[in-house]
Amino acid sequence: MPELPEVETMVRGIRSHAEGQRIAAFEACPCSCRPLTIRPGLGQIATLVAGTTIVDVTRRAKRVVLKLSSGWAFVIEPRMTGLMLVSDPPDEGHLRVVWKLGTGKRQRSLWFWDRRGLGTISLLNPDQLARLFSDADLGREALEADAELWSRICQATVRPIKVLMLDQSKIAGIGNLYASEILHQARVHPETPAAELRRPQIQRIAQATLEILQTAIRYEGSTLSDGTYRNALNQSGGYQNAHRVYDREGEICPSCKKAQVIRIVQAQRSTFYCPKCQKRR
DNA sequence: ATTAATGTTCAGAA
DNA sequence: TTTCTGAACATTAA
Repeated sequence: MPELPEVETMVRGIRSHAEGQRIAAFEACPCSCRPLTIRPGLGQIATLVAGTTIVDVTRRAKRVVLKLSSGWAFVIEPRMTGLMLVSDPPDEGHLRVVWKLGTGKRQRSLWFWDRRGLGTISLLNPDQLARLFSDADLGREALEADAELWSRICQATVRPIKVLMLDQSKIAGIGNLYASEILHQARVHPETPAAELRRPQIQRIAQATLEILQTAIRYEGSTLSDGTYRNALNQSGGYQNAHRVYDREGEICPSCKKAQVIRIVQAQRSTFYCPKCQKRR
């Protein structure tokens, strides 16, 4: 689940807890899970970061970034089920790694918990870190994309707009859930070839992206029915109650109050939309 | 009891 | 070059 709003919520939830803290240790948790992808190896990272300080907690797309006093940085990708926690986890069995922070009497910990274990943790050198924040691999942050940029990107491809929105190299931060919600608010059919979109539709997509993501951040993200996503204090998000189409197949569209929400599959992912509010063209 | 589905990313193939 | 497919893993629902 963690898309931009959920990762932003993680960052805000751990910031005051981690910023300015010295890293006393970086260790694997004693869980029986298969090992997580950690680059370079966990032991090597532990040596490299011991004694450095976390100077900045920030976000790039769907990744959490812990900048260190050495100029290096941890980059945490929660992927499907990863969480950054500052207190009790949903369960002990899926705790993966711990940062032991502080000195002397003032000790505290920061954890990465991941049920499915698809998440990754990397330690980047300053060059790699600069690349992460450039446009080399990831596109512009979704919250900084204006209609001009959307227009340029849409013109360049015949892929359906919903599929394009998930391409992190074009616009970064939108995931499967928010793509459906954004297109519903923008009244754009998810299967419309991107290059066929006209100016008013593109402007509505740009505007809806900002509104939906900002509102979702205010609600601290979406906790779906499986309950996996939690904030840094292991509390549920609140935006799931505001979803208008996502995971609401068969329900009456809350906008037109007439048509039923439809589920289709695009690029092997579920898309939800209202056939009355979101016409092709 | 199998099969499908679930958010994300990436390698490799078309 | 761009676009598509399947795999990584754990868990739940049908």
